[in-house]
Amino acid sequence: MSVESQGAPGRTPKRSTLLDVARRAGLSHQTVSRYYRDNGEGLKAATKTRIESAIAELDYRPNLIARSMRTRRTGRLAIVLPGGRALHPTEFLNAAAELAREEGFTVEMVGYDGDAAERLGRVLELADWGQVEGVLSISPLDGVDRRASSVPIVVAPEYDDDMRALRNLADGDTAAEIIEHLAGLGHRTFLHIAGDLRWTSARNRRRVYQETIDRLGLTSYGIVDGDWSAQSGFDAVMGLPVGSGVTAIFAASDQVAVGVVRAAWRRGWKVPDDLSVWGWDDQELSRFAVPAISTVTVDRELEGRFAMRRLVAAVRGEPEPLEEPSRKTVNRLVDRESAAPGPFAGQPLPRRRSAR
Amino acid sequence: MSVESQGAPGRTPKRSTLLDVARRAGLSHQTVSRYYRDNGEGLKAATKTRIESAIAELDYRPNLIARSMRTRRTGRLAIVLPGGRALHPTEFLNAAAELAREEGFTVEMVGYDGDAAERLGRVLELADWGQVEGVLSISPLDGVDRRASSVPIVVAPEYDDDMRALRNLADGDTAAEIIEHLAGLGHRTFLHIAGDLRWTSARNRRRVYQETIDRLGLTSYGIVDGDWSAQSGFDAVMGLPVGSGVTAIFAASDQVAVGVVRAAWRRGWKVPDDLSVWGWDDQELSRFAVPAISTVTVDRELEGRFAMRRLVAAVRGEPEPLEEPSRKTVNRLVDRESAAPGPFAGQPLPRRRSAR
DNA sequence: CTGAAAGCGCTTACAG
DNA sequence: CTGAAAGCGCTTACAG
Repeated sequence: MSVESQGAPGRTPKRSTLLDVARRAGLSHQTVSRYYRDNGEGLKAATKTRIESAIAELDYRPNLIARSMRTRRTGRLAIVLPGGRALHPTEFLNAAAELAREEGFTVEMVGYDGDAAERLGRVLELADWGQVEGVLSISPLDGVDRRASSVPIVVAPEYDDDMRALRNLADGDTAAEIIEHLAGLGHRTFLHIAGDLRWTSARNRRRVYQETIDRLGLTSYGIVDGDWSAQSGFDAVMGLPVGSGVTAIFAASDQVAVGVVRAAWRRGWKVPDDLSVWGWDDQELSRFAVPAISTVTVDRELEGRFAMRRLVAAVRGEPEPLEEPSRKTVNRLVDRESAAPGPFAGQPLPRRRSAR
Repeated sequence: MSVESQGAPGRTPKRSTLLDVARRAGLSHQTVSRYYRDNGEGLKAATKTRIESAIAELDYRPNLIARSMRTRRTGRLAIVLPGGRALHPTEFLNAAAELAREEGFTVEMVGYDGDAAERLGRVLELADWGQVEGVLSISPLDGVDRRASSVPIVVAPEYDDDMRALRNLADGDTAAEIIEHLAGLGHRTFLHIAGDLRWTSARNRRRVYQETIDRLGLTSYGIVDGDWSAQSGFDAVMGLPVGSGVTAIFAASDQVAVGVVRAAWRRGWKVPDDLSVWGWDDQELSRFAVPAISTVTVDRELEGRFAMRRLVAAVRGEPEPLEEPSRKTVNRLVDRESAAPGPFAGQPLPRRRSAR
């Protein structure tokens, strides 16, 4: 703890420079610079060797700040973190950071506190100050005119309305699948507990829920706006009048579903016997809850990589990348224990309008 | 979507420099630089005004890269993200990033993949390349000789053995409190399902569990090493022989506790009637699970701020900061529904050795 | 395949 | 209170 003079007394005080390496190798510093640029490609083998040993002897590492200054590229991207009740973004973040690294970028984190305007201000500031070459937001960026920014801003699909053509449609498909499945099981009267509507995914699931109800001639007792929390699921069910007729609930997330299950228990309703519940996310708790929550698996890692891939492409001026090949496997219904046949099991649907 | 020529055709292509501002204000660029350094303090009011309007007219913002190059300070700190089954670090991260920002630092994120050695390598690389002035790790950094690094490395308490004097002791106290409480309820035979032992907090809870069992003359049926997952809790209980005598389980986390509850249900044991379970973390699911999990609340935001505060102090060469004043409120037992009186309720403990 | 020159945008002594 | 000079460590044309 207090023994100090073990190794060098504080490490070499001064770092070597490119010029030091050049001198030691008996070359000009440009040649060494070139070594880094082309990874030793166009150099004579002997030159390359000399440079490499000089680097090793001096324990040299390029000063990236100086490089940035000269190239006017920072190689840095910013990620705007979500605040509030975020859907555990760890896997997403790790995957995004990893892809960035693979592509030679470094990732900066911007914490989110305060309101949308404040957050926006900070993002644009980062971009304007020449700190970062692009921004990936894992928060809704309401009202941000992304074209007004000097660098590309990509908003993760969960939060982005412009992504309707990609992920959001996929989301929608899955929401429709859930209702269809539940209807096939014999349920006719539904309730949807939505997520925080600032999230695109919440708006989407809500919209598709209603569309599917209409399309299949089912009944929606209603839609309760929530915030992804178990509390919101709990409150929604506690507030359900006796005789509402609801036999199936589509919860916007597993977290919400857990709240639903507890409220049902409190009201003496058995899940799934009296009430079927479907969640979304496939959190680990879904498998171990009693009853285990029927849900939707999502691949957050894939999402993270893809979001970052879009940003990298934008920064490089490349065309928007296609979705990952395995995209279709991202959202998948997982039927566990919280959904069971409903009162109209075995009977045909009231009407089934062909999907357009 | 395709209407483009709304504002400027692509924004001003070239950013103004300090020199531009100086020229426009009719001053030398040093004076403008000074304006930024002292925030206009030592300047004539007229000069200051001239500078300020020039800045406004030119929409000037200092180039932070150039500044870093000159000052040899980057103002950047790195956070090493946890991989695997992390304990939802969002609040922690946001709080840490926020404190860093308040202190004038910017925060870089390093994704974690691969093993400890790889991760370590990347951290040291970041530091050595002069990219960051300090590193905060939210992962265990096994085997890292932090003194060998050219910049301060702080490991979040959850993962840091050197923090024994601070958080870990608090952790220990809380673990002891749980066992004492359960013993007071009439339990005598316990099982502990530990977290991933790479985490200091897992090792600590484990150690204090055993110490407390011994001190109070209780019986530990055993300790099962886990990984913070519900699965590990589930497996531990499924593997428990009939007649083990265990009536209370101390799970390393709520997640583990959920797995325990499900396994108990599968084996036909009622929680808490046949088996008491105590978790740790106070995740939202703890309140809404059936039964609600008795647990320990932790303040991850406070932890995040404190960890970053330690790093900032280290970077500035200031003494290690004291813990937050409200530290005592960080860990608090929350008794919910998963623990109930045991077979020896009302009877005195076998022996109670005075705590030293 | 390698070297001499210029400069990225700023700050820090040093004068006055 | 303000200005002229030097330089942080690198890369990018431009020669040879």
